[in-house]
Amino acid sequence: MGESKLIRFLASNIPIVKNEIYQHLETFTVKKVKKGEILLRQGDICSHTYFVEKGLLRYYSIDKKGKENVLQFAPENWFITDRESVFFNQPSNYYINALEDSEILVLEKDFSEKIALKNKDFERFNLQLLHNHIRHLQKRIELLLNATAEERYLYFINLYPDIILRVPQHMIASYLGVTPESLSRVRKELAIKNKK
Amino acid sequence: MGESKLIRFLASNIPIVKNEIYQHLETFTVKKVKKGEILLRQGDICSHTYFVEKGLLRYYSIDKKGKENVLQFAPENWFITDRESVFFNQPSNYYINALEDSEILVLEKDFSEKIALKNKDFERFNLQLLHNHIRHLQKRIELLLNATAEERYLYFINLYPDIILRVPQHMIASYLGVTPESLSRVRKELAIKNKK
DNA sequence: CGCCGAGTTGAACTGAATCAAGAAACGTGG
DNA sequence: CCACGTTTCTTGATTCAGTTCAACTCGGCG
Repeated sequence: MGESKLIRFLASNIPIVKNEIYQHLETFTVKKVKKGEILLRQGDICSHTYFVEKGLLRYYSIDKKGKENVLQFAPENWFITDRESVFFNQPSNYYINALEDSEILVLEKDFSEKIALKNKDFERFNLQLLHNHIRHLQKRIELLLNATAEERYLYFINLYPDIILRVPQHMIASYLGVTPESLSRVRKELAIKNKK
Repeated sequence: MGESKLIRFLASNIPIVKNEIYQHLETFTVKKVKKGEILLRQGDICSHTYFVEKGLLRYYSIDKKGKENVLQFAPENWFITDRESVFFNQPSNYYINALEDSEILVLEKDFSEKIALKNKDFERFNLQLLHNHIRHLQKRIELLLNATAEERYLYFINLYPDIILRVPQHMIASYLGVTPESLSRVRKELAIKNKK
């Protein structure tokens, strides 16, 4: 599969990327998906992890009221999957779709276990991803517990300045847990403040 | 250390609890802590994982406004730690304290790695804990994004019926992301509904 | 050109927060 | 075992951040 971003990403996170890893990665193919395409649906058992080479994916749920809740955006160099569904082999409650035309690596559900078997560094790297994920979710819970819409938005643009530019505003609102109208007003307020 | 709950807990989650595991666990001692005692403070590097044999611990943060935010309760048979701090060796943003007089096993930060080295089943079990943790945090984010105070409370009592009885109400409120006054009113409303 | 999704703005509304005060439960020391 | 102080919970009145509903603008795309 040539020089993928995944290889470079791993190389920058694992001391020495050995042949064992290359061997596995070379079996993966790049999949091209169109904007809007859905890769995972509620009810499906998620059997892949996606690594975004190019483009932007989104992980979200739809609640009983029909409202979409964005749980994660995944731009270049991000892994995205429904970990619960993959690990526990259960139907997913979530959706994954493409927000832009994208190129993604489709990794088999057991790819990390297979590589981990042969390579301790990769195993460590995998644990690191899991811990990062937890850290990230926990921080978000804290923000939802005690920060205002404005504070949450400021935190978001600080953390993901690039995503703001690529994603429709109503999806950012959904991620932040506010209505699109509210986010629009928050932005207006901030613009006024900055002028002063 | 005799028949601890940890052994029983592991035995019910791992196909065969082998000698390797016993050998490690036997080096751990039970620590008795009094209600109110603080096991981890913001700024400390968390170097242990606690397993609750008896009693109840709580994992929380204190934000700039001085407000406590409860991230987790840990009754009997729960592990509790600041995973970020342990894994990344960073100062913690959180606190852990005892809500009741408790007996806890104090596990060294690298205990799971050490056991995992010798026992594949334990390694799998550890991954399972991490995935459960992620699942749990994600569900909570969803509730914070789209459920009312009442819905969140109902979900909580369904999931942790026992904890409701052991924890001051204002801490439940903190976990749910509402004020104690609001939770009191939610409960009142529910009581009225149930009478009808 | 015309339409449609995305964003903005306004006005009315509402769930929850805040502020304040009192009642109930708890535990600690005498 | 009682008394007193502290913490917990409740209730009321008021305020406020954010929602809802509706109308309008703008930019892009078929």
